[in-house]
Amino acid sequence: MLTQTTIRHNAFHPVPKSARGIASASAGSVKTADEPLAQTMHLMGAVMSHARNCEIFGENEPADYLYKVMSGCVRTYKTLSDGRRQIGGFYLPGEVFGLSFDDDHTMSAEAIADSKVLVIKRSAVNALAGRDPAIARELFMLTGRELRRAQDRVLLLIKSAQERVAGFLLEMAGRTTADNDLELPMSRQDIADYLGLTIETVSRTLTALECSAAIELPTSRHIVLRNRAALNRLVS
Amino acid sequence: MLTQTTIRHNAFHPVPKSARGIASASAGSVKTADEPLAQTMHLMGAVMSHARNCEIFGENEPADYLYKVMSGCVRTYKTLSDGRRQIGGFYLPGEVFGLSFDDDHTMSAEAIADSKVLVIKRSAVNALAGRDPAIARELFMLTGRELRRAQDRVLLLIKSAQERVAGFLLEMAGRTTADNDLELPMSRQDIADYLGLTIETVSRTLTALECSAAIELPTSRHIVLRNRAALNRLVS
DNA sequence: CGACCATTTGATATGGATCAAGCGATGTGG
DNA sequence: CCACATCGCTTGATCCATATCAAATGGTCG
Repeated sequence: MLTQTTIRHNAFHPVPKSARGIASASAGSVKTADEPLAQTMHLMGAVMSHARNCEIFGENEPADYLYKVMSGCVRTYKTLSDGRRQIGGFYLPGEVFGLSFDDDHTMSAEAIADSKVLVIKRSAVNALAGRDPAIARELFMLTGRELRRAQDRVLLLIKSAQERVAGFLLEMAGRTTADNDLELPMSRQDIADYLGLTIETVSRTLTALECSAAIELPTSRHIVLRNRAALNRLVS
Repeated sequence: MLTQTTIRHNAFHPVPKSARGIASASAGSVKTADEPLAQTMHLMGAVMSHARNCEIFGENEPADYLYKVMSGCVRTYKTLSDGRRQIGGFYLPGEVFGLSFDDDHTMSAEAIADSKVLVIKRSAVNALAGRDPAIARELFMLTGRELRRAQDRVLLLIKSAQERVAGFLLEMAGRTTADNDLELPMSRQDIADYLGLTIETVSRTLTALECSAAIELPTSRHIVLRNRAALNRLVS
């Protein structure tokens, strides 16, 4: 079984039919022009396919590579000693993950859906950054974006369940789509672990939002934002 | 009254007697050697004194300066529309704050105690970073440290009150002192707003930790870590 | 001494966790 | 093609940690 959660470290899978190829990804949100780092990764990087729930790297492993999602979706996470899991972030096509300031990764990374990931040696990036200020600057901006996201999440985590879920929906919508249709790649459990809630609370909150006509739920993973103003009011 | 909370935007106060001078601060944890950015700030920066509870910069103001605490303590924070306040971080002598990736600050900053702060133009720093890779690298590392702290806080915020308070104490101890004596510059309300708890819960949790012999509370701001192992176990 | 502010302590309320069961889609084997 | 197991999600009932409301205590400064 390709999709069982116990599969780990088997990076080179045959590409499942459902995964979109690089070409289509490049035509979409993955751009290379005007971005020296992106360009370099596309020139020098290798594409690896990961089936759903496969580990891409593990906590405490040496952080030797930098990754960029081409298709699918990736989650980073940390498992606490008592078994709770905190999700560090979700990474969508075009986004870079695996940035680290230590020698080792502080989180693990897994494919949420069958995914293609571009991989490049960190040492190669660092060497390039040393010569090309544009690349150094881009790395700096990527780190800044991570920082901003972490700070935004701190703000989310002090709020009520409704505010967290509403904030999550708006964040995802802002990252994936111009219109109001949202196709979530992650499970309710993933969302719960991202927001520091239980799966039941996430589910209940979504139905509550549906009752208050703020969203529609045609299917559990397909969410339509009906009333952004109401959602924004919740996040405030 | 210098210390009332309503005082804002009055940056240049005469230095209160209680504030330590630069000399003593430099002799302490503020080092300049081997740190090009720090050295530059000391050479080119101006020292400003801020009385307790005075604003250093405000949310949405242009982020034209970079700051370094010389003495005292600074908090950054955000006030939400419903009046709740989230503290972004505490900055102790030797630490840099005001880093921003937008043109404007995303948080406000205030002195917690009477403080001296070294100020330097961001444009000057950026110009230097463009020429001196060592300075660019130092900026990068500072951002990385901020990122790490934000991520650590995300981990704290999904935990119980005991775990958050224990984590906070260990973090502060790690930053301020080699031994087990901790002199907190911030109020219970500051801690509460940092940890996403109420002041009552922080107070109760500290007394509970005292009862379980994990800490001692000679005075409300002076905390002795009696049993680090127990605290670490809580944080897990 | 007396006013003020920070902190602690007590009593009660509540939002979200936990425990438990039901539901609907998807896929598998007979 | 249907019966059935599985998995992800929803819904219901109850419990508990923390918030909230209220009051007492203690330390500091005029």
